[in-house]
Amino acid sequence: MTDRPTIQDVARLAGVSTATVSRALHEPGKVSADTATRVHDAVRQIGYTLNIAAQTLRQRRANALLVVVPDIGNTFYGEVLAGIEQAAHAAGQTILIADSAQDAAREAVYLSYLRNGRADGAFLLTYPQVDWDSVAPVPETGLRPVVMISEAARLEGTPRVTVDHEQASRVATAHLVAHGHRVIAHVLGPRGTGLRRPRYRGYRQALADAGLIVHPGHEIEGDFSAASGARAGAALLALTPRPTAVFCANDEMAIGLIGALARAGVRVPQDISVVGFDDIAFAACFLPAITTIHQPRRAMGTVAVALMLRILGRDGADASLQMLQTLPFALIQRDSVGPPPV
Amino acid sequence: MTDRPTIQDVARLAGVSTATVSRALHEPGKVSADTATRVHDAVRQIGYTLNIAAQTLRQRRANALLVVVPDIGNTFYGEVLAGIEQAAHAAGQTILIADSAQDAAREAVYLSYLRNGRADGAFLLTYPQVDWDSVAPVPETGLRPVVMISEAARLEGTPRVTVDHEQASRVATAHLVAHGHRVIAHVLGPRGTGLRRPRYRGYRQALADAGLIVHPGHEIEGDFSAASGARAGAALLALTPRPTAVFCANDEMAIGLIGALARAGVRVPQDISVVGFDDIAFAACFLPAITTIHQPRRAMGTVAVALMLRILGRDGADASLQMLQTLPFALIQRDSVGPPPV
DNA sequence: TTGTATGCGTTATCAG
DNA sequence: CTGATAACGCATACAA
Repeated sequence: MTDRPTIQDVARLAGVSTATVSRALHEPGKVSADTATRVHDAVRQIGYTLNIAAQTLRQRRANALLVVVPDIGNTFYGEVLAGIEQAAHAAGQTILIADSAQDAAREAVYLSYLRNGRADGAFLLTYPQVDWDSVAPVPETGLRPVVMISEAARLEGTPRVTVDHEQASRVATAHLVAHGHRVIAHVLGPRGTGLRRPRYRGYRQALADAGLIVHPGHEIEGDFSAASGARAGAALLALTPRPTAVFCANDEMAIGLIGALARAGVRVPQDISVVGFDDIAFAACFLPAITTIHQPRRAMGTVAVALMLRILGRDGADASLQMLQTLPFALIQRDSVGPPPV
Repeated sequence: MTDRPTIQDVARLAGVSTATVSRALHEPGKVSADTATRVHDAVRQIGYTLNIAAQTLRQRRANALLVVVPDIGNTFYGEVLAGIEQAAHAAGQTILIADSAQDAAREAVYLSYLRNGRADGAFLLTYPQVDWDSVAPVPETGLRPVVMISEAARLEGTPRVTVDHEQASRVATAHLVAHGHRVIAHVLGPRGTGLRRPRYRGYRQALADAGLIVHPGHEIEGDFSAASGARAGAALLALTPRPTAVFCANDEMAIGLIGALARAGVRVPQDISVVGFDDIAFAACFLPAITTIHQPRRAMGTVAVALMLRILGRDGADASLQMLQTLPFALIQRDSVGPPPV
C-alpha cells in the first residue's frame, strides 16, 4: 500500500490540530462552521480517507457485521443479504459475507472474526456447528451479538428472526388437503438442521387436522438438494398406496422431484401435486411453476439488523424490540397443485 | 467488546518480551523450542487471540481481499467464490464478499475499502461502474491490485481471468448449425456489460462460418434476467421467418424463454432448440435440461487468487503468471437441442 | 536467540 | 470551540 495522507496531513494543511480534524469529520456540531469548511477543503484537496484499522483499534469496534450463510450459491439467501446490507449500511455498519460451506472448520474461522475484532456481531443463516455461545456478551447490554435468521439453533435465548416454519408447513400441507388429496407424502430436510423438525411437524399436524394417516415410507429423506429431490421422486413411484401429492421441505427438492417424475412420464400437477418451501426465484420460472411458501426475506434481513443494533447498544436502536421476531409467511399458489387424479 | 487479553499479557505470563511472543507466533523458526512452547502454553491458558486491527495498522496491510459481485443471488457466482475462498484461505487471506447490486453508489463504497485499508485488493465479477483504476498500484510490483473475472472492463491492461466468450458463443451457435438449423436467433445480454458484445460476435461469427444470415428482428434484446428471456420468447413467436433455434446469452434467459414458449404451446426441443450460457445449477434441473456452455468457475476463482498474489508480491506467488488468463470452456449437451422441425 | 524502543493513524480525555 | 497528549495492540529495526 502506498503512503496515504493521514489526519495529520489534513491538520497541517487546514492549520488546526488533529483532534479538530477528527471532530470536524465525526462530530459536526462541535466545531465552528469556519474550521469545518477549512477541514473539508483540506480533506478534498489531498484526498484524505480514514484509516479503518486505526479507527477500529482506537475505538475498539469494527463497525462491521458478519453474515454466515451455508451456501452462497443458494438463491434463498440473496435477498436476505440485500435486506441486511441495506439496513446495515443505513446504520453505518459494514457487512462481511461469509460462506461456511456447511463446514465446521470454515465456520470456526468466521467465529474467530468476532474474537479478533474483525466484526462486532454475526448473523447466522446456517445451523451452528461451532460454539457461537462462546462469543463474549456486549458489556452495555449483556447480550451476545449473534442473531439467528430463519434457523433455530436451540430453544434457549439466542435472538432470532424467522417465520413459523411449523405453521407454514401446516398451511402448505393443508392446501393439498383442501384440493382433495388424501395420500400426501413429505420429503424431509436433512438432519442437523433446525428446519427439518418444524417443517415435518407442520406436515404431520396438517394430516392430523384432516384425520389422515402417514403411510409407511411416505416420509422420504432429503437433504435440500435437487438431486435428493430426484431420488425422492424415484422412490415415491414405488410406494403403495402411491401418493397423489407431496410436500417438499424446500423448492430445490421439489424441482428435482418434479424432474424425476417427468422423466418417468408422471405429470405435475395432473398425476401428482407438489408444494415446495422458500419461494426461490426459480420456483416461479419452473415448468410447472411451483406452489410454495414465501418468506419475507428482505424484511428478515432488516429486522435482524434492528435486533443486532439493539444488542450492540448502538444509537437509534429500538429498545422495545423483542429478541424473538416471528414474521409472516405466505402461501404462493402457482401451477404445481391440482386435484388428485380420479 | 470486552477487554481481551493482549500480547502483553501473554508475554508477562510466559516470562518473555512481546517481541518474542510475536515472533513465536509468526516466525516459528526464529525462536527456541523452549520459549515457543512457553508462549503457546500461555496463549492457550489465557485464550489470547490476535487483534486484527492492530496488526493491520502496524503492517499496513489487511490480508483481506474483496470480491465484488453484481448479484449475490445469482448462482453463477457461488462456485467462483468457493474457488476464491479456498485459494485465498490457503494463502492466509481473508475474503470479503460484496454485492454491488449493479449500483454505482454501492460499488463506490466497496472501492473505498481499498482506499481505507479494509482490503488489499479486489476481484471484480461485475462490469465496473466506478473508477477502479484510481486504486493505487502496489509499490512492489507497480500493478493495481484489481483482477477482473469473466468480465472485461476495457481492453487495456487490467489483469483478468476469463473464458473466451466469443469463441464459446461461436461453438454454442455452431452446435445449432450442426443440428441442421438454418434460422437461428440470439437473445443478447444487456448493454453496459462486457459480456454482451463478445457473445454476440461469437454468434455472428458462427452464422458467417455457415454462410447464414441474420434475419431482421432475430437479434433480441435481453438483460440476463429470466423475465427478459420470457419477453424474448414472446417476441420470437411473431418473427418471420420463425427461428428454429435460439442462442441465449445466458441460462436465466434461456429458462425464461422456454417457459414463455411452453405457455404458448411451443415445445423445446421439438419445435425450437435452445442453447444457453453459464451452466448454472438449474440448467441441469430444468425441463428440458438445458444445453449450455460451462465455465470452469472454481478454477477461475483459484487462478484469480494466484494472479492477485502475484500482483501483491506475496510469498508463494508464481512470478511467471500472465496477467491475462484464458481458461477452457465446454459445451454441455443436454436436452434443449434437437433437429429442426420438418 | 532475545529484548528495547518506536510508531502505525485514530480518537478520547483533559485543559485551556 | 480548540489543542496537546495519551493510549489502542502489534510488529519491526536495532542492539545486545
